[in-house]
Amino acid sequence: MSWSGRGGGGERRGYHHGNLREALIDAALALITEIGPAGFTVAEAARRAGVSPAAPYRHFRDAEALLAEVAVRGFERLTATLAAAWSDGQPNPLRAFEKVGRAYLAFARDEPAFYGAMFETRIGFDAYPLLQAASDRTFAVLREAAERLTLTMPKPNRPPALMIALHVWAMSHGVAALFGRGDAGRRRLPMAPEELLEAGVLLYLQSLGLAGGQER
Amino acid sequence: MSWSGRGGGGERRGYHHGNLREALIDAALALITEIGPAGFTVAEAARRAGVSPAAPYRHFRDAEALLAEVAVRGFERLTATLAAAWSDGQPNPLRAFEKVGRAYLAFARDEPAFYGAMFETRIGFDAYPLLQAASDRTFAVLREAAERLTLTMPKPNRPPALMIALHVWAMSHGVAALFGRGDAGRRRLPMAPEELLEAGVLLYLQSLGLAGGQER
DNA sequence: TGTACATCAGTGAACGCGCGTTCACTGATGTAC
DNA sequence: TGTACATCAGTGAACGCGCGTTCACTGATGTAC
Repeated sequence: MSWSGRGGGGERRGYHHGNLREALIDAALALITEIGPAGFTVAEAARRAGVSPAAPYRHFRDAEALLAEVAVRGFERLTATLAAAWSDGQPNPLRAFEKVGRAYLAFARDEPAFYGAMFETRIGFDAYPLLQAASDRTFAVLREAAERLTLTMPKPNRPPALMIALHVWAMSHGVAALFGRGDAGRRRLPMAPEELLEAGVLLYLQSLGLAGGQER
Repeated sequence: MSWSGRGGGGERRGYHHGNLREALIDAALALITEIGPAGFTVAEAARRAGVSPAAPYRHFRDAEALLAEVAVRGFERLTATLAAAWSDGQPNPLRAFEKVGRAYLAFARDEPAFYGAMFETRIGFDAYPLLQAASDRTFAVLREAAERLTLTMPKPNRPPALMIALHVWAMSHGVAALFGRGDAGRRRLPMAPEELLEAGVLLYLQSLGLAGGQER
């Protein structure tokens, strides 16, 4: 689980909780981890935060809004994780790009609750502009990395960075969703998901002239 | 929606329904279409089938078993769809392979209820061997197609067909899940999902020497 | 062709449950003066 | 430094609801003879 730094946990201080908003988000994450996104309920989250069932409504309009907030936090973390992995293209764009892929998969595996709230929930982006924006920022990291990667090529041959980013995202999400999850629904795989993804992305990039020759 | 051929619909014949099992599956599909996999309930499915809430339990052990059956049917249909698209590798393996990709995406778009039951549900394969088997059969079509595709290459250069099948499945599912769904959670895309997938798969195959040269 | 009987797919009432949300309320906190 | 008051984050009881599942039952069907 991921206890938010500044005191999500149980230290009630009396009548006022002190940090209920964060505590509810943590409780929701724990619930999603244990029983999946569909298993989350406001009542149980309140119970775990040590608070009456009406209290959450001081902080969130309704159950969906709480879930949306969890998803927003998830995108923020994923954005930070991917940006750190990219590390401004060091040591070189290709290696950095591979690290981004691995980081994506690691996030899906290590934070299944966040990942579930972000992708297995049917929250409409339209109703939550902040969610839309957070998702866009995550994608922007991927896109920026793809852009930088294409800059290693002479101009006339450069493939469109947007397309690359979309393809890589799709394959990453596909591998994560089909093979990289911790829950019972996952499929058996004769190799680590990371290897599968890395090989796939590498082959794809080779075709665009963005990754080394024919060393397969 | 997909009304099963032999009378899923409403023609009750009196005390005995006649085809309740199929009617319940159809009702479940309709529910999933309308409100997503989490919105399915046994009680509502029974109501729509025009039957008392206890009746479904004559045909399914519990709610999850009904859902699992829907997923099995979905895999069976997807298997048939993909096999038809592959059409034994006609007119040639590469073209046929592309058709399989398009068919996969079309299935995800046109049968979101089936797709949801198959992939957005947390049913453990272990508890439902028939589900596992049905899923395996679907993948076998992809794998067989990949195998045939590699046979077009001289032996020493042939890439592993299993790997290809896994990569293509991952990208297909990724595109379908992120961009190809009809519900509100989908992201905007500057092109058709089909085009995105086709381009991605083509580039990937080019890198393996399985698709035509540099016509990009 | 007719009848007794086994089988089985339905009924309908009931159970216990937990949920989302609202309401009038109250205790704690912090600010103006 | 002290007090009145506004604000706000909680309470707890209650509502109506629909769900999954079980139970003893009954009506329809088909089969043996």
